[in-house]
Amino acid sequence: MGRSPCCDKIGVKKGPWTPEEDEKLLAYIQQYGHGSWRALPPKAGLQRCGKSCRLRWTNYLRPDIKRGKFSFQEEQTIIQLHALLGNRWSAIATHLPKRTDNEIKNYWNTHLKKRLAKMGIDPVTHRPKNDTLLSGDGQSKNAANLSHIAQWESARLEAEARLARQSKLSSGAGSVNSFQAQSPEFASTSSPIHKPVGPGRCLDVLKAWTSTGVWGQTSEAGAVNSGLSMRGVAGELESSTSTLSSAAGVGVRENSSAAFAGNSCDVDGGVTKEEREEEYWKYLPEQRNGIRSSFPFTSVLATESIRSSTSEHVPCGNFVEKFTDLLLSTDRHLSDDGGESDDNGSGSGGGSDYNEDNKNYWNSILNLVNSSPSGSPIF
DNA sequence: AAACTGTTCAACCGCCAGTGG
DNA sequence: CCCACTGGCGGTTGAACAGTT
Repeated sequence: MGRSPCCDKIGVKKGPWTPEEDEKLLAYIQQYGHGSWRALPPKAGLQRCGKSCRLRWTNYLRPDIKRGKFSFQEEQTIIQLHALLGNRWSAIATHLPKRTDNEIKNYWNTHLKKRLAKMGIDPVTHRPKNDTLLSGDGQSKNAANLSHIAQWESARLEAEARLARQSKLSSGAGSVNSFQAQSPEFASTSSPIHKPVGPGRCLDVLKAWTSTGVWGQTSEAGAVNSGLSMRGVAGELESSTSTLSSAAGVGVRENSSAAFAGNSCDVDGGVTKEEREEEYWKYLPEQRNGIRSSFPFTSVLATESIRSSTSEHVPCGNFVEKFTDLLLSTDRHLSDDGGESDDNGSGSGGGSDYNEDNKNYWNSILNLVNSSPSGSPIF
């Protein structure tokens, strides 16, 4: 077959970018937009292939990129989303405004994956490593099935996002902030000069599940029942990742938009990151002990999913509700087993053993990970 | 101070899906 | 329907840097 390479290799520079090259690329895109990446390098006076330019722009030069250390909140979000989506970095990145998929991928590979592995948690399945011995065939199948469903769902959401972007594009004017935040290509094509991105907004898988009403649910916000329209997802969602990552652990319900609106998530609601991490340490021993016993996640949840999915081939509302509930529950988890937080126990019709058990699993992971800085005695 | 080892992260590569002629 | 092209994605690499011996 022999696909033509993205660029003729002769005369094309590779390797690290120089400041001069950066400047050229930046200046060109700011003035003209990137247009066709393939056609860009000669126009911009660069001896690079278009692919390299695109990568440099999306991973480094874009003005809305946040660099530096990942916050506590971001770590939590990555871990949770990775548990749900796997190595789908671009999908994960849409939930972390200002972070690139490449950066998230690197961070996962160099930090989070190792941390989980050292704690005896399989970073692929997010299950305790010896759990495979404990679980019977049924559980394994259920886990696989659940994973499949999660993939299906995330793919669906991505498709919706694409449709929404297209419709936004075609409809022309209007605020594009929410899409700029998550879609650099959109931002840069829609306007040569990058507009400042507003408060962090992004798609939220969990809220989408609960709010679109696609699965026959009542909208969390009350009135959203837009079917597959992205308005039900992006348009209505003000607070994005908040529900995923809000204050997991210390019972501090955060202002969700605050968690990602600014460049720093270190201080939320007057509680510093250090304070939160300190709180985590208090719970570590019992969480560590409980981690193996509290793993009914796949068995209960996946059984439910199988029952509901076999008939329609998609997860039904009941499954989604529980799955969503499970993940949403991470912001109040310690109140259940730690008892130290002043959890208001709001919403989510909790109280069932099912919910308790599932929370325990996720809480265990998050507690262990987040309460284990590199200097931790665990290591 | 030098050699060695481990870690980080920017950049590359190959593959795939979408799109338009 | 086919094919060529493009953009995007995830996995991998390797240079630079940091830490240790």
